Amino acid sequence: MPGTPRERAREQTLQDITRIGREQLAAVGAAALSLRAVARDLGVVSSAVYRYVKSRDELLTLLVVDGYNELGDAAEAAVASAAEPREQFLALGRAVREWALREPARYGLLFGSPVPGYQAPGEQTTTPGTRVIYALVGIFDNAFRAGKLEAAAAAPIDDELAADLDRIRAELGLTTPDPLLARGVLVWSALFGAVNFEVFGQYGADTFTTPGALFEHHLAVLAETAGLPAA
Amino acid sequence: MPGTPRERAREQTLQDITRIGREQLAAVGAAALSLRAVARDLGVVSSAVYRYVKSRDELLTLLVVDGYNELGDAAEAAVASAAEPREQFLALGRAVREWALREPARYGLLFGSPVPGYQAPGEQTTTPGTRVIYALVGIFDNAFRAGKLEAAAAAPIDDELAADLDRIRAELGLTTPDPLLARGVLVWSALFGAVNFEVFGQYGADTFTTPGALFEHHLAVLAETAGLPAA
DNA sequence: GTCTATAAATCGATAGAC
DNA sequence: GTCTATCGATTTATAGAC
Repeated sequence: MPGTPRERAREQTLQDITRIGREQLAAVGAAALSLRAVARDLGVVSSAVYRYVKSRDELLTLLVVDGYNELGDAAEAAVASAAEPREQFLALGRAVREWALREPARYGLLFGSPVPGYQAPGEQTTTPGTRVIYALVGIFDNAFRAGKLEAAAAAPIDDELAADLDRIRAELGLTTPDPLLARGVLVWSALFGAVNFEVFGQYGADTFTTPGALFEHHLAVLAETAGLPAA
Repeated sequence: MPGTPRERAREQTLQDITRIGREQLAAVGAAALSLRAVARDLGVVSSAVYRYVKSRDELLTLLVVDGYNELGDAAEAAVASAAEPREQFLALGRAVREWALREPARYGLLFGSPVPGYQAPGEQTTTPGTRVIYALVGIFDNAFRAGKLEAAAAAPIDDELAADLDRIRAELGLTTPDPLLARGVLVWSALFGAVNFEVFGQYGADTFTTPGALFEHHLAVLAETAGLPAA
């Protein structure tokens, strides 16, 4: 606990504001998030909150960063919990799904429709926002270096796509060749597609009685798609 | 144009309300949708709109049904535009993406985070909401009957998942066996996952300079996953 | 079916006293 | 850093005249 008592008190209040913001988010949604309501729940008059948070948008940014970091923690812990690449991928997928089901409102803030009128400030949200995809390509790249990533069947890769992939590979210091890297991106979006459908209720109310079993199937196929078939 | 002049006028006004609702949706989002604002744009006082639409939720339902139907039209037209199953799948995928990019707000209403406090009435939204997935499994089932769907490599299918798949197969009158049917569901959610990422801006601002090329790659891999490899 | 008028709320953001 | 007070706006939904 560093800092002066004053700083600690301020930090505590900011955490309270974030916690109440999460509750608001779950109750009324991102678009209806209101600093006044936060102030009410905090037991304080509305103008007092402006000493901590400049605007409604800044509160949203607080919640976005908070959510990305909690999800990033869960994803990285999942990867660390397994030794083999395929198991790491499965663990990451399960961790993402479990967090999303536990925190549907926060998940929706991160991966659902954009909040109208809100533009996330890249300086603050980009780094936490990339943790899951970095963890994912990390699994694939380590597997490739270890000779454990199966070569991908050829799917056409346009020249402009190849150029993008080259840049990404250089920026992240990767070694994975184009076909596998492109498949990694697909698997990434497909993983979140499956989670979206479940969290946002796209499957009918009782189409799948055990959505977890469906998800496990999907994960197994996606692992294969990424180049990590079952042993 | 059936009906009395009075009924036609009423129908016209309802269409105007829907159109203005779409504009509102794009401008302020589903959560901030307001009957008053619709009335203003319609050039009428707020209470007058209540003669046409009972509540804000009913306006939302109007927009949901409207969106599902427009997307369903596009998907079905795409399928009808091609003869071979693989081409039908590619056309459907492109049609979904193009509609989503053209109508991001309406797409978000259908496939993004749920609107807080709004529960879609199943009686009105279920049928239009199933048109895309019905078109998709229709492609796969016709291909299977024609002997054009390649057998899927085995991914474990849990007993409870198998029971769900049996029920779905019976309800829709399908013949596709479990492994291919399960992969069809994955491909469905993966397709929308890829579209979500692009429409909702999950790829960084300039990570992929030609997102269309990335999407084409994804479609090709997904076709293969579904059992429709390139010739 | 459209109008006026109204009730009872909500909100963001700020100025200025203490 | 919290308070009072305020500006200027928003909304849903209804009652009742025409």
